Amino acid sequence: MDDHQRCPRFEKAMEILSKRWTALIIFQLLPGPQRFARIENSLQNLSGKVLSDRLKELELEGIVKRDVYPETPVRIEYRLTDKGKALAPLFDSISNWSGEWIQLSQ
Amino acid sequence: MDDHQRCPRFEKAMEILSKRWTALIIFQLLPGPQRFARIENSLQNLSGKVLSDRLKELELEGIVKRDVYPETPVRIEYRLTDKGKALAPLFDSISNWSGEWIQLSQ
DNA sequence: ATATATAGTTACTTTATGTAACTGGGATTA
DNA sequence: TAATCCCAGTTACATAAAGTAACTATATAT
Repeated sequence: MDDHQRCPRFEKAMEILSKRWTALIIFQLLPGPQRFARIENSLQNLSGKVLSDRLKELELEGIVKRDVYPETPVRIEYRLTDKGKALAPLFDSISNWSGEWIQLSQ
Repeated sequence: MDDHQRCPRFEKAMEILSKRWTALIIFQLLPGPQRFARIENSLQNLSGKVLSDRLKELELEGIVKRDVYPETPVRIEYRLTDKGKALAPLFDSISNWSGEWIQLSQ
């Protein structure tokens, strides 16, 4: 009945991952690098402003890398680092759980 | 390079789990049933208002059960249902990831 | 009647997010 | 030489969500 002992690493992970949109952005990038507008259009209701904020946070955390290709017009791609890719099992867990427990109404 | 095909069950799961505080509340209940004030005090910055909202949502989703013991004063306990307990592997994933990838700055 | 305990709720403030229009650099077109 | 287009964001403003502290309701004990 005691609390979990709270591991500071775990707390930090939860702090990162439980921010709105963050997990979905990571999930969106799992298949490969994508550009700003692509991510924005893929995630319904995600505003450019918040996407911009989240990508910066994820870059700071070392989860996402921003690649600049000086073509014309410039092309910028966001991709997961190894740290980011290592989150794949998390999404597997969610996928397994939802497959077993989520009922679709209708 | 294509998007993941978006499974509606997965989307629903993300919708539930990515709301602020929701995952932490579930995690907090993993070891066993707890009362309102206990949960509130365990999670820094979680207000009673939001806790109340979240517990109602989680009850509606069938993830949490509210048990009333008509003692005096009344005792009310919140506990995970089987659906809720089935989320344990998700927290294992996060724990594994954070153990491997999160650096504590000092 | 007053005080204590639990489990919330309410009114109000602050923060986070959504919207739509705008910026800036560099081609391309008229 | 503008005027236009593309991309990758940013800005000002409006709305929604979350935090704070005081309050409600019920029941018992003093």
